[in-house]
Amino acid sequence: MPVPTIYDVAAVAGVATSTVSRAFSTPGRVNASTREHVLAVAAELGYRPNPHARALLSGRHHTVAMVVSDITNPHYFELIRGAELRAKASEYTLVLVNAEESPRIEYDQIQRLVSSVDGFVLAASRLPDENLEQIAAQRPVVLMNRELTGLPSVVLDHVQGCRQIVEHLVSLGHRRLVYLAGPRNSWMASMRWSALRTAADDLGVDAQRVGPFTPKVTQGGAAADSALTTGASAVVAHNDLLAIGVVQRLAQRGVRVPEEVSVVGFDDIFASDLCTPSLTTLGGPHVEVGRAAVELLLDRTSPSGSRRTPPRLVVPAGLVLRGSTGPVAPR
Amino acid sequence: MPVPTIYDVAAVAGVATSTVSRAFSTPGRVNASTREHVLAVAAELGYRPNPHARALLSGRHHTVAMVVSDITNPHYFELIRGAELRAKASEYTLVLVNAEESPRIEYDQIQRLVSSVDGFVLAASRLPDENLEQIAAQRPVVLMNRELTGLPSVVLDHVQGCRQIVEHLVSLGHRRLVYLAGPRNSWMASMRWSALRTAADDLGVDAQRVGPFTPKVTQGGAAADSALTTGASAVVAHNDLLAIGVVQRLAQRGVRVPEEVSVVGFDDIFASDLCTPSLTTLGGPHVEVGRAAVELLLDRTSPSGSRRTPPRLVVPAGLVLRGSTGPVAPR
DNA sequence: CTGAAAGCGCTAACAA
DNA sequence: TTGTTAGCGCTTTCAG
Repeated sequence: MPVPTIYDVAAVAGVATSTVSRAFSTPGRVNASTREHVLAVAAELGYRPNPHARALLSGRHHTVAMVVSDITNPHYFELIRGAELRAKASEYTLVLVNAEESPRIEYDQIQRLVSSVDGFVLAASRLPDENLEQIAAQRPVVLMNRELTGLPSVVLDHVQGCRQIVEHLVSLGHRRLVYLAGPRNSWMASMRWSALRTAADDLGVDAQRVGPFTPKVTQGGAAADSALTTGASAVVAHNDLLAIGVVQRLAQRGVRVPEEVSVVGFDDIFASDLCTPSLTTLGGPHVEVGRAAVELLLDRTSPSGSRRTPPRLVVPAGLVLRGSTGPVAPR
Repeated sequence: MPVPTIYDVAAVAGVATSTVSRAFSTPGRVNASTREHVLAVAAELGYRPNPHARALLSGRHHTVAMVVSDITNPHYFELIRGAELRAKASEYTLVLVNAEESPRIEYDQIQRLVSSVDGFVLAASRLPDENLEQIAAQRPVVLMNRELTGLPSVVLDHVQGCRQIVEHLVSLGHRRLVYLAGPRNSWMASMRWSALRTAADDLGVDAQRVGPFTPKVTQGGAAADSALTTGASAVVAHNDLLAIGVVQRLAQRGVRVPEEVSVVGFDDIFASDLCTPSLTTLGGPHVEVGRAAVELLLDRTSPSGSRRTPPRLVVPAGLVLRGSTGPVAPR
């Protein structure tokens, strides 16, 4: 008897399998003494309910999948950590999928998992809206760092956050800024650009966009050179990785940061206060975002609390001032 | 018909369920034309095999769990990335568990998953040997950054790596080094210390150990102060996080790195070449380690290739020379 | 409160 | 080559 089943427990305890089942799933509906006896026998035999058998019947797997667009970006660690914590707290299993920035991989992996998980948390999904809707029709979905009408989502408040960025730069005397855009299919990239432009318009400063760039350190070189051609005094990079690459390239070219050019990033990743100069960046409670997303998902998957209008959580962002931004150079 | 089953396909296609089953699992054993017909019908209906039903019967879940002792350490993300890639390549699902440095959580989570995954990859497990053996008796296990007789494992070559560290320091004139130890229940911590001490003995220099320390940036302060009391000219920290904290604390105290004290870390995490001074550290092909561990595990879980003696992969480590080490100060 | 029995979706003998 | 049938381990009516 390699792994004991409910039958073994029932036989040893001298009860029916249904009683054993009830002792575990609906403890209220069984006599206290028999329940204790059953549980004792089960413990002795080392019995553990088989989750697959359970899932087969109930259709609920106690499992959620988290799909991230690019696991090499340290930013996602925070999201993953929050998601893992929340899942564990409810005894849910977290499946991790790396889409490697490929919509194709993302879609295929989701379809592969559709019948084995209770729902999906998609971090910075690169899928087109139609695909998201189609997936949401099969299983509950919660978006992180992306919004779509009809789907629950958790995002940082970029309108307010980008406003903070622009106000900070304006207060330092900057009048021209350039946004180094992220991938074309990134919702955040459009979001950040439109929020930045709005804030810039409001405050009467000039904003332009160049790119798109793959948001990695290695792309920072090209991005920096591109930024320099615009003549802007402040560079807002799509994320911290790109910003770090930009700062490195500027140093290499002898352009001083922040004396000649200010640089701002997004995400406040671990490394951003270790690099030189340290990075001014828009941060936020990322672990909390991950946690909230899974919580929303568990809400949706539970039979009860599903049918309200999908909540859209907007979490406050906060600009972290560090060494990469400073007063505009006198000319 | 929310989600079509094998019965629906069979009914529409006008064949028996077993034929549908065979069309998917053993395509060779069914007439080519019927198979195509079945597959066409299945595609039309949007049928997808239910993995739980399959697992219930076969006992194989196409799922592996990766347990990391502390997900906040960026080092593990390399391992996770490698593991995810390898799992995906074989259409395996990767379950991620964060043990939060707690053997208790680690054990409980593993037991919770024991009947839903095909095996475990344990990264830097904090469990005592007996527990590991007991788990391995239930499911295939592969260790990363840890070794145990009888279990397959993948580790960096710390004997050779620590030798490189000591040779590097000796060549710079250092004669006294101190190791800032990691957690007491960390196999790596003992490993690193014994390898360092052996190398130091061989090369005729003095090595001592202080600690243990929780290997986080925030613990670097206490660790640095502890190191200073020893009078050693070179500090070898348990990992890069601790090393970064040490460097920060030394800067704060006005101790120049590397002019007065040299600092070496382990892991070569993302931030270690961004901080100031950049960190000399023992790196290695971490993604490859993650990949290899899952590969070993898949090997073991496959019915065929399981019964050889458990392989112990030892992957070459490489010392990355950066700014935190230099010639010993003249006195 | 407890037991008997019918499936959940699929696969694997065993027949045909 | 294909169909029939008996389960995998568990939950859930339905009786008792």
